[in-house]
Amino acid sequence: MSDGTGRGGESLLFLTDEQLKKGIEAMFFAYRGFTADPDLILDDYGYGRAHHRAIHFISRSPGTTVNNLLSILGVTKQSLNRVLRTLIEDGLVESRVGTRDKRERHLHLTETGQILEADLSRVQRDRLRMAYRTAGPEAVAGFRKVLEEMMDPEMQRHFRLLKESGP
Amino acid sequence: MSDGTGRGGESLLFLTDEQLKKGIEAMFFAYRGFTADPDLILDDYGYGRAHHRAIHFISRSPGTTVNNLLSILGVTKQSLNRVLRTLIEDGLVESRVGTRDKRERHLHLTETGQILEADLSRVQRDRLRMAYRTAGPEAVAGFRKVLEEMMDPEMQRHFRLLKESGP
DNA sequence: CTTGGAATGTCAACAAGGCTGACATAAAAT
DNA sequence: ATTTTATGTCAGCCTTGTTGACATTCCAAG
Repeated sequence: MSDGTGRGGESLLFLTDEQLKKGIEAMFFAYRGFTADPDLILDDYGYGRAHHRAIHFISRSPGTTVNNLLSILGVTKQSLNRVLRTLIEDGLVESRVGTRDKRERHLHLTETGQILEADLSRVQRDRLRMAYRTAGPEAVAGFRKVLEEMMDPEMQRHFRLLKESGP
Repeated sequence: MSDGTGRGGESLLFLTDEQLKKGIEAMFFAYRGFTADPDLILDDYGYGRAHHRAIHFISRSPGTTVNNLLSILGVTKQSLNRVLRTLIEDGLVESRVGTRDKRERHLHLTETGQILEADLSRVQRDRLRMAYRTAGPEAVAGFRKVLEEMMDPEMQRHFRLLKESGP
């Protein structure tokens, strides 16, 4: 609908290397802004982005297993384990041995964990909402579309499985 | 112009927390895809993303000073220095003492450095071009607009100073 | 039933690349 | 002449990635 074989496709052929480089730089600078606000909060707790990512995806999929989290985060289980251990020790995450399969650990945020998650999420959503509001709704749709196309296929799969609006 | 008090602003008020979270996750997954291809090349050289960033911005602003690079990259001079030292030792970057101000070092890519830069840039531009093409030109405009709004103001300033199309 | 392999998670050790702090040098600015 | 600025270096720390070794659990084949 927005991109037939007409004007759209053709004008894209005129993308210069420098325009693409500006896109690359936009991603770089924007990602810094994107993480800046949560980083401030995390510092207070002695945590880093790895903790934030774990907390975020546990919050989004309560009861998820370590293995599932691994495939989403794309790190080694040893890396994830270190982060999870501190979160569990600090009482932010609870690890329940699976009932059906006792090898699995199902991860949940504790109440304390939910509070931190809410704080982190709020500042990050605020930044995004502000950017969305200034850019306008059509820009938002384009933003999402390009980002989705930039993902590796396996990440696209994970991404699409996350819920957008209540079930 | 695109976002008065009309339709645009109002529809944005309906953004749910979950829609915003999907935006957050899109940034996370997309950034992984964004860096994946250069990371493969960098591995062959024993380099990391820090090297890539230095190479990229030296290439974009030949003759830039260490201090200018620091403010763009947002790291400490010790961190940057470690990376620059290896790049200079390996003959990818040349550091020329300033003529007007001899305290400054002006950084340039050597021919070897330009070859690596070209390789890194090509795969990253290819990924972006593919995403742009699939998403369509209007999506691209929105993508760029939202990213720009997501940056911290100082980064916006740096971003806008980078050339988009020949001078 | 037992044994062996696969899946899952933990512990240990190492490397990259952030960080701070202290300090040296040289040039520029006052 | 003194201070400030730009840069570089050394030492040491932390986070977060990595690999290797190992324990536990499940399941399936003999």
